[in-house]
Amino acid sequence: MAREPRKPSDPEEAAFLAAYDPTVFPRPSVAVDVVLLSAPQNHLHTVVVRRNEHPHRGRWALPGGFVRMEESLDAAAIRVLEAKAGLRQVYLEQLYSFGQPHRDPRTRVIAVAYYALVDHERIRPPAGSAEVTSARIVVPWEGETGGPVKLVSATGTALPLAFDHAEIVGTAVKRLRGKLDYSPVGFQLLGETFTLFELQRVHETVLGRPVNKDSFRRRQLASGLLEATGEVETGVGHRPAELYRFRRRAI
Amino acid sequence: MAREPRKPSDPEEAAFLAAYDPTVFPRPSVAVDVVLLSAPQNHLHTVVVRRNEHPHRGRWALPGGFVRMEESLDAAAIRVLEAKAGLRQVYLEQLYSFGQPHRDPRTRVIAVAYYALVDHERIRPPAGSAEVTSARIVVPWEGETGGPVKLVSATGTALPLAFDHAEIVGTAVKRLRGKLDYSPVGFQLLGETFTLFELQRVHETVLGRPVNKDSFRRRQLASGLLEATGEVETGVGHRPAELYRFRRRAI
DNA sequence: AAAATAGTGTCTATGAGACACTATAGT
DNA sequence: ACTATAGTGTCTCATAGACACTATTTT
Repeated sequence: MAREPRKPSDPEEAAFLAAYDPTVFPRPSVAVDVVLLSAPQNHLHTVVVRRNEHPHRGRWALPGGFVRMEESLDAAAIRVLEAKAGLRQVYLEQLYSFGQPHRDPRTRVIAVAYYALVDHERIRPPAGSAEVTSARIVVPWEGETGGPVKLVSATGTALPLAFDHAEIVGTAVKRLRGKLDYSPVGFQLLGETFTLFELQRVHETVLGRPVNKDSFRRRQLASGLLEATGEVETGVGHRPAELYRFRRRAI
Repeated sequence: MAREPRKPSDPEEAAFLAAYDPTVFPRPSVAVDVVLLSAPQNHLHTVVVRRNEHPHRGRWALPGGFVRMEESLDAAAIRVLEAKAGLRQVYLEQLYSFGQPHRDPRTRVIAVAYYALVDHERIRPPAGSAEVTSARIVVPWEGETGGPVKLVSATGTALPLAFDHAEIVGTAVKRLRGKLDYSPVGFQLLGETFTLFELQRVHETVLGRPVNKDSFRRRQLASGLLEATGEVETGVGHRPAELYRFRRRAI
């Protein structure tokens, strides 16, 4: 998707570009915010950062940052992920852009939201600096209704979200629920190998409802996307399940 | 989705906001571009405007405009639709944001793209001013592969697109193809009443492939979203089909 | 042995596709 | 009468859900 700047071969156009003054109209700020989703223990989680500055001091915000002038939107999201969660090489997709005029009280900020999926074990908040945590998402709607969600800490206390970030996380959950039906993204929330039941639990966690075990197994095995490792899980008090990995290609 | 600016009740926060200087960091421009799709005569069309200014003078661009400081993204898209195509009350949805650093050679412009669906008959380009036309879209890929498309005029000549707009139109077609399978949006491309076969032709036009007549009829009639008008079409050289309208609710 | 989940095989209900047949307009 | 499409009825095939049954581990 890299796009080179077009070289003006026409001298008239070159003169036009040289005379163009980009400062005559007021411009909004543009930020990226990343909804970093993981699915530990049958709950959807997202990473949030406690705000130590105004506005919304004390509330929790999505990892984010302003887009730099020589940086693509995707690159900005990747930079934020690395800085706030120590992550590279994760599933990342643009979600939606949020641009209500006063969503940020400081100035006009348009947020291009992304969502990322990752095995919960891989999240490594950076030492020191900001207070970063992974919080459980409570989805107060079913299916793909949409709307804001709530965040709850490990101890069960509510974590109030800053700005319109509850709406952004809700949009991410809605998108992921829709995507799960026709796209193989569930395994992005798991480690390298996993059992079919673990994959099923991830789907149930995302969708917020039970899924039929028999047809789930059949569909997954018939998809051709799973590869048996020959290994089985260990240490479980029942017949061990076979471990699978996802075939790397065409994702 | 309207969001009131948060009133800072904390005096310390109020002081912070008053001291905040929004001009210290360079900011990109933010524009909205609208892919206005219609489906006359078994072809997807989109509205484009001939550029009379540099850059890309002589090429064709999507209707667009810069987002104003006190205007939401949706409001900007609605304003553009009214100004360039004389349209109000059309199906409109945010598509994707495009932000490669040099996609516009003048300065950094981030485009929040929208797509709109409308009955082709309703498009009314404004008199005078810009050269506005509705051009046929040639999709050089199948299914939801994605990628840039080409535009062709009524006389069959290619209309070269400015900036990354071929990619944006391609993204709109891809999105619409995906949406058509699980969401009742096809009727947005038709007039108030229509026959089942007209609706089927719209689906085939969007999807770029034939659809099964029998199961299409069954699905549409079983969906409960269609309402028979009791009227039939006239002036056709065969048994006239019944006219339906879409039930207004839950869209 | 008991408990618990893995995994197989089979029956049924549902929806898509295919096809035959009838209905009704214009020419 | 002929042509073209509308609309109905029925058969088949693929897939989801349900359920019975066997397999294999820890306790």
